[in-house]
Amino acid sequence: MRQVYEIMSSNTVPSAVIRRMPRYYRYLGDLLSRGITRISSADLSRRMNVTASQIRQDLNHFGGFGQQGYGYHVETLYNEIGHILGLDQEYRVIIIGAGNLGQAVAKYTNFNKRGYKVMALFDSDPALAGTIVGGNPVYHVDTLPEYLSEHPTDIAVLSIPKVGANEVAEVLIDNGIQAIWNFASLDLQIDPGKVVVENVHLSDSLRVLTYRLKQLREAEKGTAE
Amino acid sequence: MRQVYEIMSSNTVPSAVIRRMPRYYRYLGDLLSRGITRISSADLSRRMNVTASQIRQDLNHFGGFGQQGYGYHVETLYNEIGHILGLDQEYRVIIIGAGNLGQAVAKYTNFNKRGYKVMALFDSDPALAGTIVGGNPVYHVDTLPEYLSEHPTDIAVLSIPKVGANEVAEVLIDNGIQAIWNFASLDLQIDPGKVVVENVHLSDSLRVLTYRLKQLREAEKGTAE
DNA sequence: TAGATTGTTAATCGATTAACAATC
DNA sequence: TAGATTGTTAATCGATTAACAATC
Repeated sequence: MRQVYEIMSSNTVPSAVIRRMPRYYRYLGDLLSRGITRISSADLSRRMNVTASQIRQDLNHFGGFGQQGYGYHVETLYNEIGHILGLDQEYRVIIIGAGNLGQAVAKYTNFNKRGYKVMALFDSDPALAGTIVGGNPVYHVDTLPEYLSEHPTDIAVLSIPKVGANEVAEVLIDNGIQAIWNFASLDLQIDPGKVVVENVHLSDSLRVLTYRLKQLREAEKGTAE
Repeated sequence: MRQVYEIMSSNTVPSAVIRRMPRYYRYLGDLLSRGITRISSADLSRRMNVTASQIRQDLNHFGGFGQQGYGYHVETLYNEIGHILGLDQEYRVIIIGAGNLGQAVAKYTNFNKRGYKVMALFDSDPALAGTIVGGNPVYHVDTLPEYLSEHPTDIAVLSIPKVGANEVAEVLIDNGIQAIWNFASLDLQIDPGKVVVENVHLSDSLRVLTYRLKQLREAEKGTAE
């Protein structure tokens, strides 16, 4: 068993590998809740529909967590991946845009995900300022700099229309926000060295689904002839 | 200018290419709304932060839409990509799970995206059945088979907790649904030949953001020392 | 110990980028 | 026409898979 901790802090892990880590985390959490204590890469590969080789390669970007002849201890691996992803800390979250999506994310993030704590919402609509959503206050978006100067915040959720999204992002970054979970359907123009952005482009996702549906129907028409 | 329509109906376009098409569509729509009529792959590559080579390669999976010495006509290319993605048709949508996320998606999909028409929502909570959300009726989830037998539907949005998601998916597929937009944080166990699934794993996305934030902070600590 | 399974190297595969002849 | 830019082939790069010695 190899434990190379320098590798963990290096920045060289391919993005494709990182994107797969939460999926491993989900499957391991599921195994754990079902009382399964050990798993081999071969067994996990069957459940996840990936190759055992990929699982072992992926994990070894971060260290050797398994044991020859045994496999992986589910709980240990689950906790290790949690630690790698930074899920053993708590993150303070604010939500910009208290519309339907913002409110849904507020409630979802607050209740469903341990480790994330929604602190406040912000909106440009003066009618929303002063209201309470899911136990959290809604403030006017103009008060963002003031709020951030007083309340250290880890993650900002951007659930506003694309018009004005870049301006809001700039305010967030100028006031110390380092992570943006972006639901606005545009690519934010930001300096990648100072802040990390994760995009959730719902319309892109829906359009990929639409393309695939079209392909499926055309394939069916082909075989039916 | 080459127009190979057989290629369009073949199934061999790499998934990575397909995932990039909605992004091209967004940028072209933006150019179009700003009155820009022509664009070269070099110019577009600068705006999108990709290589011009990739743009030309990607587009040529579907046909030759450009013209040597000129570039691409923005409106033509926009419409071609829209057609490739199937956005020139209308899709009837139902939403399973009328919680916060389901309601947000209902309103978002209905109002923001031409081409998609939300018809109804379904929920397992009897208290929600009979209510109206964003102009659409909410029915009890048990009435799904009956509804689908009477109302042909293209896309089902799955915005329910992961417990029970597979069972609902099975009902959907048994009653003719061919496309599922899955917001439940599990991988549906379905036959890939009969139905297409697009996953929106919000918790995975948030965890990738968290990992990157952690990396950013560690890198900062490193340079500060 | 013998069997099982890892960690890791080597081979393969696929995707991206570079280059340039074709051509508008 | 000359210049610009595509479509496409070839070269490079990176990611995935296979194989197997190491080892629990």
